[in-house]
Amino acid sequence: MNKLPERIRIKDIARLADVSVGTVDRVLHGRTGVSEASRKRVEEILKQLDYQPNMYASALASNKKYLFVCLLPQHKEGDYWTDVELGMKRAVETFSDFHITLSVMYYDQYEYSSFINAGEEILKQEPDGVLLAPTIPEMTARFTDKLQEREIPYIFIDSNVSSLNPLAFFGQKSDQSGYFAARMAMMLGECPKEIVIFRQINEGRLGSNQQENREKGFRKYMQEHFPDCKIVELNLYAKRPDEDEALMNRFFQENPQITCGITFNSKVYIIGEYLIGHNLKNFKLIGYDLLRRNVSCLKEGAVDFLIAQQPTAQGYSGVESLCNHLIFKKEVKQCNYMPITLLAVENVDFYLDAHKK
Amino acid sequence: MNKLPERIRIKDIARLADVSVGTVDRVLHGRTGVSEASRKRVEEILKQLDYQPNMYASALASNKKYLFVCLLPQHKEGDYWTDVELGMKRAVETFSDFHITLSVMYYDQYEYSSFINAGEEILKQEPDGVLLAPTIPEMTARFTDKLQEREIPYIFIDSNVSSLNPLAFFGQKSDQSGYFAARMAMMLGECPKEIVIFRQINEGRLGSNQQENREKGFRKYMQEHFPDCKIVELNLYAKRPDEDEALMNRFFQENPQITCGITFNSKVYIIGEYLIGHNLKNFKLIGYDLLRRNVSCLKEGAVDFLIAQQPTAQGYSGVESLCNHLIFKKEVKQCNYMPITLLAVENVDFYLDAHKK
DNA sequence: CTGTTAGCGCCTTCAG
DNA sequence: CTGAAGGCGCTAACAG
Repeated sequence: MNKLPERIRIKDIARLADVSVGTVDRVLHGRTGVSEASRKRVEEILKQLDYQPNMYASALASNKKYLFVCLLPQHKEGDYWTDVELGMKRAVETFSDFHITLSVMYYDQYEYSSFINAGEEILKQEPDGVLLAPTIPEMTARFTDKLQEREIPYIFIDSNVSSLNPLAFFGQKSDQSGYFAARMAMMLGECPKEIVIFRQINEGRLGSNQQENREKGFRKYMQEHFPDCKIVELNLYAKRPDEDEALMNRFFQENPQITCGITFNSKVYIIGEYLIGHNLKNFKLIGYDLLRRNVSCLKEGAVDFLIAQQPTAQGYSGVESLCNHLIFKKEVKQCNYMPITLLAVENVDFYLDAHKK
Repeated sequence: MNKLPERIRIKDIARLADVSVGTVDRVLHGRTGVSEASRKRVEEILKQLDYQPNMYASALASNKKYLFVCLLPQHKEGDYWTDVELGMKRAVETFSDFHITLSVMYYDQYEYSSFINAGEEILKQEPDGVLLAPTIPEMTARFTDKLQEREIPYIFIDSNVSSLNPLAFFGQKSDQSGYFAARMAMMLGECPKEIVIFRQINEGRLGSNQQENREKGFRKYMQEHFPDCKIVELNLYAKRPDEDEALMNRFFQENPQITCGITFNSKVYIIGEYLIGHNLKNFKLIGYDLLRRNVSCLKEGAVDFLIAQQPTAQGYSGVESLCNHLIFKKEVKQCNYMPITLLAVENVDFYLDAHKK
């Protein structure tokens, strides 16, 4: 009459295998110093009883420390990356009893060398896990190769380079996101004859492959459903605001017939605020991400829809994945697409970017 | 040189207050048997150092058991409530190391007495916390009064009766949800002259106040923005399918000019499948909730939009709140509106009902 | 190769 | 009113 408790403990399986808890612990952690016979017997019982360790007790006893470091583009407060960072910090708080620490580093998106330097710096810290946004795919490989050598797991946030084999990726499927945006834009604009894409160019380059992929998806939808709709482009240069102003002045004067536009970066407020400033109503506008200024535009009616991608949830999940992998020994899904969420003034107040609040 | 560790422990504050850990533990839990002097000294240091207990160690040591019970409407597999229940079970798994158990009970939404009986049954179990969907507001008060007497916290899921003062509520703001749905419907239908509301009547009553409130919000939007659009109603009776068929036959024959419809309950598939069966294209349709059959209709183009309310997240959060309140002693927010999410065939695959997968 | 033991931070008796 | 001691499930060091 060996009554087993609801939750099986090491002690229980030790008794059943007729060994000591020490031995069970050794096989659980794949350590050496166990005879083949004992190991087999223990493993047998382990899976027969579907033993689930109490990770809290484990963490308590082991007292192991974990250092995670994340590498993000430099950004200003209120920017998109702020929320990603917030999510990571939330996760660190949540798992603080497991002794994890997060060190955050930044690089200049338009300066390759700063990415390289940051990478070196990180390796010196000998982290247990790394999170990064692979906004510069060419440079990322050189860094992740070294991480792989050292067997340090790494997580991609926001955009993916699946060939680099991260432990996990969290971000939107950007082409599909643009595809969806196209449908909404055409519905919003009541099937306009022309539509404009506002682009943002920095240092002569599109800021991210995200922007590029969304546009691709957008064009795919248009091709499939509205091949006759003319797609116009207007390039803006966020670092020279007066120049942007002039470009928009010219554009809106020369194209009064265009009444619908979209932007695939997170700065739709640049256009929204321009519309407000110039009292241009009746222009339908769609953008991405819930930056404060974007939301203001939405509430004032200058922006009609915002598409959200839950940056905070991305950051949180990234850290959580590292914990699952390193601490809880749970399997983590490699490709995690975030929801593509449409926000209008009527539902934006209930938007839930998990863990942001 | 008293170096304090990063994470303050009971031992540390005991030393600083010049008492034993036992005494600190006593003041932490507000137990009797501590002199006023000691209590004050300990409390002082406690908040000065912002002591945060290690809840995992605490749970490990205390070995306390918690029983939660939830009361939901009877439902079939695949129904809306299935997902709510799933979320609760996920949460129980997540917190299983804290020794929580969940007992699920059901009542017949159309039989008051079954709600009463279930309530009695629950009280007998002496649970530590209760979760329920107050779909029958009149009956709910009688039950929650008794819970309040016994100081058993309770959570409302799906719909709210804030006057009954639950520990927390998780669900959509239903009128706003209908308001948003109206905007989307009008956009989708390209400002139709007429629109139809498909209602579902059971035993002579609308299944839920949810359905009613959404319709109210819908009508509010229409009043404000399209007062000239005619709103037609068609009542269906889910329990008699052939009758429904006849009603729809008649409706679509008599109203060929109506090309846009909406339903505020979770069974839009009834109309969607009818449209498919009768090969009626070009009818624009919006509904609620991601039941499998609804999603099929969405993918086949018979339904254009579904509005989701994250039932699994609701259930999960409900159980989580009880844990936060009872075990972690964290404050829980009372009113938690769920996001109002628009799903179309282009983005439904990425819909994230937290903890469902 | 294996068992024993002393903690991890906290809670709960039990003496005093 | 207070302190000391044993134990929650697990880890890791130490004997043997």
